[in-house]
Amino acid sequence: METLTANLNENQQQAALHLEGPLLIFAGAGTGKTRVITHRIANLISKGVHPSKILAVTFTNKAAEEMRRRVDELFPGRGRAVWISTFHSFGAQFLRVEAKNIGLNPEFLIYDTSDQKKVLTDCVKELNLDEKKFKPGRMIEVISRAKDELIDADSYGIHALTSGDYFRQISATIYGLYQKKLKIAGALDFGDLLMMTVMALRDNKTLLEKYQERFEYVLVDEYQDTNHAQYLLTKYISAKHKNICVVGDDDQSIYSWRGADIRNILEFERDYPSCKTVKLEKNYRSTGNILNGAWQVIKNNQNRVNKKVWTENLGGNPIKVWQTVSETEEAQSIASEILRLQRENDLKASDFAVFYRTNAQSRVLEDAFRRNGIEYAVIGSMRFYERAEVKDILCYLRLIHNPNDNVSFKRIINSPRRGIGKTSLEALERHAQGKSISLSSALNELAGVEITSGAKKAFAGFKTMMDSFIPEKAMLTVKEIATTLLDRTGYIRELEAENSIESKSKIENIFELISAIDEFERRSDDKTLAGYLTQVALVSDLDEVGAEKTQDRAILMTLHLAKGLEFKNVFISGLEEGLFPIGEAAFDRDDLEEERRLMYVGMTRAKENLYLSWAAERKVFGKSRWNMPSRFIEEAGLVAMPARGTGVSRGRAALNFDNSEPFDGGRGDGAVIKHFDPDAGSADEAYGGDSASGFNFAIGSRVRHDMFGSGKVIERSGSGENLKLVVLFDTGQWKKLVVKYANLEQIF
DNA sequence: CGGTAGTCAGTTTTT
DNA sequence: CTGACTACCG
Repeated sequence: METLTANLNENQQQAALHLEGPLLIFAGAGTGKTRVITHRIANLISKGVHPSKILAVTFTNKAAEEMRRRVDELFPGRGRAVWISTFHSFGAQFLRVEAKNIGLNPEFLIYDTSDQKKVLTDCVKELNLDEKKFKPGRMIEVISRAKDELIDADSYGIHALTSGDYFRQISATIYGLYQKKLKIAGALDFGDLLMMTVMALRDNKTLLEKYQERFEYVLVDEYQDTNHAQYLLTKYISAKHKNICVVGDDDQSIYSWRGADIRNILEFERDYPSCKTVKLEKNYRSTGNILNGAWQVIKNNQNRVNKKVWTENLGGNPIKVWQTVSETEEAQSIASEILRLQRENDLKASDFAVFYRTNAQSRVLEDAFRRNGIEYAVIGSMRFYERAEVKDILCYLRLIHNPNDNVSFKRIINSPRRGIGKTSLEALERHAQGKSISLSSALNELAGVEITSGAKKAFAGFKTMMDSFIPEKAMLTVKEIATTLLDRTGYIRELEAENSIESKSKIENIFELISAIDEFERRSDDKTLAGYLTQVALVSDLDEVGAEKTQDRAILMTLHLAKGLEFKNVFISGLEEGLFPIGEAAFDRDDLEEERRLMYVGMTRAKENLYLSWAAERKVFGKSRWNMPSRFIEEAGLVAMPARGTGVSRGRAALNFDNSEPFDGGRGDGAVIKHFDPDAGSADEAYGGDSASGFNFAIGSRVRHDMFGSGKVIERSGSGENLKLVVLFDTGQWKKLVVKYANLEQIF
């Protein structure tokens, strides 16, 4: 096997050659993780392990596909036999196959977040609860986190009862009703896919042994992002052979808000005392300057395993920091720089990526890219499958597959219009609810529903149309079903009649969906309708990166989506306190550390050039907000503030800071801006009105200073004697001033 | 029942 | 500022 691993470095070899027993691989950014994993799998196969005995789980389809492709490259034809999938699709396949053994309808559908929201809104309405207090988004959080911890509705109820907490008790009621509704609809949500799988393995010894027997080798990618359910899933399956290999990087753990538990990786060695630990630290991606900047940032985290990524590729271009007046100018500078680099270096648009903290930031960037004629693709904003017309067609397919799917039923019952309005639908719903049956089933009992005869006729017509698919669906391909339903429903005809720009684009999207179905039928093993619907529910927009659609387009995406990717040139935008690190994250150590890891992830995506930019003024909900540069800039050892009197408010072009040149940090002007000190006071003191001190320099108010002139308060910290203000003077200079000494005068 | 005008809340991050 | 949702009128 020497040949297989010959081109791996020493640590990579150690990892790839360790086959038996628990193995923990700390894989730093850009250290050739996938290479190691695929070589290790290839190595197992070459040692005679049958590919089907290997299970590899990842978080994204993209990662799974990449892994399969590369195993196949090393061992042509064998990659297919290795079970490589995402956690969720493993769960889905497991539950589909084992449904009958665990009392589950094998034809279940998977409800995505928007479906969940609809069900939860119904639950809250039905229970007559305060819709402000029990918002669907919030309830999704509560229920999803519970499922991550394997707490089903019943046990959640028991916990809630003993806790005496009102919110939890009501949540328990909602959780219970939500599960009842999912059951009637024959649907599972993302959380169920994992929870039910783990519970089935936990409670059914025969089943557990079957899977333990089947998978002699288990491999988990991105282990730092596993939640409790995922942790148990891989632990259970590997418990017999103990050949569990986990790969991850605690410095890249950025999904705690989704239930990920960084302790899973930090405590792996305690979990498996006999494990071997390998650290991959040699980076093959980025320049020394980029890595150094990233290191300067991440080393500020306390809660991390000691390790340091390094490279032989010393030097390289310095990291550039840009201060801009506004988010518009920030976006324009990024676009201009891309054009400049393209002119000078023969680069493709796809050599560039712009990251941001929140999706809302993409808009200004898109405008700038359009203005400058740069082809771009926004990843993850509005997913293709979430578009109204696409979702409509999918809901028809879902309803054909599973008539009890109430969410789909309600979505399409009047789309295209059939003259069925709110009143009629509500009457049908009341009937269905009273008998605990689905809406489709209620259509069989229309006699008992109090609606107009016109509505009855419309419902009956809908039922006839949907029933016509029952005998056909087994004989038709998914694509045939889809085109047939387009015809029978008149969906396209209605759009054609509308003949607007929007309706035309909707038609295009529907045709794109049809070709996606076509593609599915050509590529997938499971070509059934159920297979298609499962696949659609579990794909993400991220899977498109690198696909044809994004060929030669600059990529715009959130920092979270950037993990695992690499680009020649990376821009991280919106590096402002309050935006990144976001909101209140600065006041909680764990939250701040996660933001810092996000910064680290973003920075380490860059191969050659890294740009950090921030805007002094940014519009939020149409209102201006003045921000300070993110602390991460300073932490990276870069110049946070240019302060040569050239002001942010003068409307000058962006100031470029290429940190290769020594720079005095602006200290000569005395305008050193320190980031807001979280220890100086609570958030309330920092932002709120200041009644106790007797001063009233609210954020946004105007003040005059003897020397600097007039300006605007943009930041507060401390209180009483220690009240400090950051003032943006009309000259463009920034000052942090202690109110006690500064002798400020308030002006109106 | 369906369209439109007006109100209102929302920005973390998503498999 | 936008989009999503609600309340009225045709």
